Amino acid sequence: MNSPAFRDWQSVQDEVLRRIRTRVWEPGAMIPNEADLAVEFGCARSTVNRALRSLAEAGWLDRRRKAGTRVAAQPIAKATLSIAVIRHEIEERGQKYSYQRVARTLSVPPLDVSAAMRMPAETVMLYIRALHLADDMPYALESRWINLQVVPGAQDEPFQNLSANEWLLRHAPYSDGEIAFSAVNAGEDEAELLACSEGAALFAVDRLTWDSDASVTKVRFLFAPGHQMRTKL
Amino acid sequence: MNSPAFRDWQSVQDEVLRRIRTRVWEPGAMIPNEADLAVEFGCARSTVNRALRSLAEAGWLDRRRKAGTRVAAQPIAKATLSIAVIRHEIEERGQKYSYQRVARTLSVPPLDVSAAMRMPAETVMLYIRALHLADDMPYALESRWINLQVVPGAQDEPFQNLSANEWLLRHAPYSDGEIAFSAVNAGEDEAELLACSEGAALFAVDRLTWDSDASVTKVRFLFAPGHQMRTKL
DNA sequence: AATGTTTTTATGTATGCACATATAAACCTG
DNA sequence: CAGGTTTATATGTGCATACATAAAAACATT
Repeated sequence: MNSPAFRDWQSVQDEVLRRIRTRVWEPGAMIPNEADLAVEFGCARSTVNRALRSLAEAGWLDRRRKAGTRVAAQPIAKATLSIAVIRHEIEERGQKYSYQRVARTLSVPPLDVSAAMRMPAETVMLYIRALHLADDMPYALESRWINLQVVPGAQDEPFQNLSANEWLLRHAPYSDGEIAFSAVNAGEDEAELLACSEGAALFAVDRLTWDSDASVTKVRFLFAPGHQMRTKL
Repeated sequence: MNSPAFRDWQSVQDEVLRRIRTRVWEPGAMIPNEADLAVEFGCARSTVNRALRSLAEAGWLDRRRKAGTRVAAQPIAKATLSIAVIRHEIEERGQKYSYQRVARTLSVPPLDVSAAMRMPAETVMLYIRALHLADDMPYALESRWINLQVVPGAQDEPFQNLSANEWLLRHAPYSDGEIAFSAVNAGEDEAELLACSEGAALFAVDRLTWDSDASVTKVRFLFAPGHQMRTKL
């Protein structure tokens, strides 16, 4: 039946994936246990384990102790987007990157911002607005609130030539966070900065980052019309 | 120094992550090799390997044979979006799901569609347009082209009560594909179907799926205004 | 100094074994 | 038969060992 012999976990993975795709093993169906597969493939159980674990992480399989392994009823529910630093994103496409600070103020953020960052309403924060350009065309508009209680050093930074994005990467503690994607209509000033018409549909990325309990920064990137985020499935 | 002793790979991972976050190991810096860490943590090298490999997959570390392991200079934030079947997405939020077919025709798709699907321009395909509703409010508009040469069975399906989305999951071969996210302004008919104003910014998800060389289906989901896709970072 | 060759080394992975753990299924027990 | 307890089992993980492999570093050669 299986002459080729599967010596490494990747070839096992390929074979299992082939069986799933061709429906030798149907959606929702159980597949043989690791020990049996190891015998069939002529390799160690740990090799099969590696292959199946990897497929489970990718969403092709559902695994539970004792219950066994089954083909996911609903395949690939996972799209992994890599959110790069905008400068890299642009440079990788062979375009010239440039940066332009639009505003820098110390002020009290709107209520929804301070609430999202879980800070008292009257807290003064640093607000930075800047434009990222690709080949001198507006690419993305960054609007950011920085919590000076967490990153006091930011107060001394002009962010004139270096984006807050990159400065924070280097100086703020690494942290977890949330990210949200949505679509919004361009407001008057946004339209002007991004050189598009008012009301144009813009792709928006909102990021909120935390250092343990304290919110570090809240940022919104508005991308110029037509922007796409793509990924292999 | 390290009394706790790290016995399992998750605790090793936690400790390494802690050192990255607190900048004991700075962005871009090399970290000790697996063997040394194994000694320090009092565990086997394979355990350290498991932890570091996992962190590398998550984007925190860059690893290269012989060169060693370094902290990612720029942690590529990998946002893993789970693209669920829309019905599940709605039901999970405790809302009532309903489905409404808007159109079903056999016709020749626009040139950009047949081109993207790599099919001859004159190929007749099945076009389905349908509305997904949450608590009877428009939630998403699905517009889909189905390649009947790959899934001939679709021709006999009315898609009156069962969405093409779910039918294809059950009947089309599993496959790879691409997914793209963008923002578009609502057109006249789209606005009417989604009960929003014309020109409103809509979140768009375009998916193109393949079975080896043949394109199975191309679909665009337009979500009602305000829709967000969120994920932990 | 430019080029090609060898060595060294850190990660990558396969294996056999042991034990941990979740949990489905079988077995009570009232 | 409902409810609780035990058992069996598939996955999950750790470890020691061995070897594979990529690529940096050292070395040799022209």
